[in-house]
Amino acid sequence: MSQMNKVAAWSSELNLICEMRSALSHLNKTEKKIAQNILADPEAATQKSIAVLAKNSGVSEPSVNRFCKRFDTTGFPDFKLKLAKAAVSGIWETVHPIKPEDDTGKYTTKIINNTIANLMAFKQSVSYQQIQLAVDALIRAKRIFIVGLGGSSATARDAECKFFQSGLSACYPVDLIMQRMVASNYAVGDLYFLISQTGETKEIIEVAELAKLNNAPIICLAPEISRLSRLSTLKLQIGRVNSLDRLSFSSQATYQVMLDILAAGISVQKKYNG
Amino acid sequence: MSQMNKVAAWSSELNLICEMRSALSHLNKTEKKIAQNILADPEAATQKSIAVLAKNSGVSEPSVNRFCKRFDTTGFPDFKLKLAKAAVSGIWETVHPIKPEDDTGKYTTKIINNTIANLMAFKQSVSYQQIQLAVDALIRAKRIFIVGLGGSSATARDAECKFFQSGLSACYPVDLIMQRMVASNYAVGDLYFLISQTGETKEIIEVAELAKLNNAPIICLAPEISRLSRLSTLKLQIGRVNSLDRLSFSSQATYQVMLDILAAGISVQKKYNG
DNA sequence: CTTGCTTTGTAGTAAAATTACAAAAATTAT
DNA sequence: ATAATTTTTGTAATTTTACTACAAAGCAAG
Repeated sequence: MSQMNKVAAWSSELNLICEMRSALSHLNKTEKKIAQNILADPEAATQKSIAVLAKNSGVSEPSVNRFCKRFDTTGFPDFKLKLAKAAVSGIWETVHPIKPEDDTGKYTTKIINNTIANLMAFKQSVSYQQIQLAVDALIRAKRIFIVGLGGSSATARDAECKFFQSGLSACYPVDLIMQRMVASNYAVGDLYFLISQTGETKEIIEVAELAKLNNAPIICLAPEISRLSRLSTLKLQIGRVNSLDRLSFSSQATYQVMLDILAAGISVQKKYNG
Repeated sequence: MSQMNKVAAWSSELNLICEMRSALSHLNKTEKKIAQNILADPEAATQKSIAVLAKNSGVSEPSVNRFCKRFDTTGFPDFKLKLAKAAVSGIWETVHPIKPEDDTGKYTTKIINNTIANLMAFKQSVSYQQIQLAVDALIRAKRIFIVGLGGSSATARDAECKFFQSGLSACYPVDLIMQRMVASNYAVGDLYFLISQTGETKEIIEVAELAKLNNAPIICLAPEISRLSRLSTLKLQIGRVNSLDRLSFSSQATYQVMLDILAAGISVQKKYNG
């Protein structure tokens, strides 16, 4: 009975698998056996009956049942359900690499799935506060200058369109010289919006440094740990993709979605205020 | 038995709730009752036993059991498990419109969910054959000219980068006059890749018509029912978004993903051949 | 209207999970 | 150290839940 309450206290809405992990050290022999068996392959555990799970763990069926109840569930079936939910996110984390022998159907579904996986990860990691601050800053700005190079040039152009459609004064100077000029000639009310997938490209760092000289506000759309991020006043972080394989661009879609979010935020805010 | 196979064909790896939605119109009376009952509150359905679900739907227990098996599950418990997984994310909920009173967290998650929903719909509707044909044509082409206007200009630039990275000779002429020049001066081996979210923009239709005069091959990335689509030799169709609300751009990400797929296809094909 | 086919439900069966209880292990007090 | 008490674990019975076989009802074609 005492144990029951003890473990129940850890229970949160979040993730059953995490709960089990953190509880692991506080469990006794039999419970630990069960927990380890489940954690070894949670996905597989959701397919098993209480009988086989008990047998695999080397314990009796009621022990498994009691174990389940300690984790804030009504019983074994409910436990399996919650376990399945928790395991879902894990499935998505795995990014499927594209192989030369993949046929059309294979690489097509892989790319779509990877993109979805990235978006789900993004959904969990995104900071609403940073978005709010960025939206405020964008609305407040008199002029917005957007810079993105190479692969990010399309994203920069996209930002220009979207911000403009939301009624802001946004400009994306296409050539490097213009970009430097813009960065050097800061006026009060200007805002720099810099986009980079690596956050390390020499030319965009230069732009950031030029802007920084005038203490200009800089919003960056870049990986958390990067030079560009350090130079910026407001950071919209997007996790770097695990595999920097040439074949997988799927993180770029996440950048675009971030722009969609900002544009939506701008529109919402404007409607609310005006 | 025949019905069994019919529905099984729609089944995909992903979201059971989406599957049920799309299958809805093809189901008979009893099946529809069950489906609607579950879809009304999928989360709640995962907590019910087969008995109460049958009673709530006004059908017998074996009908529910049969229903489950038609969706590529081993039975009711397995069905509930998959349902729980699908319900986790809230992705399935059709397209959430963004409202002015939404706070940062609300519109952020809505946009991400909408994008994911679009991608899932895209995954089901996409034609591998068309992709295969497009990849072949792109590789075969000596020069690729990309055109996209307005909101699609960013997508066009993106296509240019991605095709170029895959080792193709791709060019995106930025201004309208250049675009017309390029369309008029067709040479054997040229390919036009035209992008439009509406498929009805006057200027891009003009480009398509100019190219058509020379019987040039035209690949379009546009909605199925559109003038641009009719003018093209190869159509990569992407469903138009339901709500053409200014606040929701989420379909554009799907265009980008299509480009990712083509780029992957090109790389895969090249490695395989060379 | 009847024959053959499909769909749905009833009743019985099998399986799975839960409970009650007893045995074993561990802990504490004497 | 050992008896008493508490906690933990397993066995067996019970209950719940899901599944299967079969029959009745509904439907379509002849």
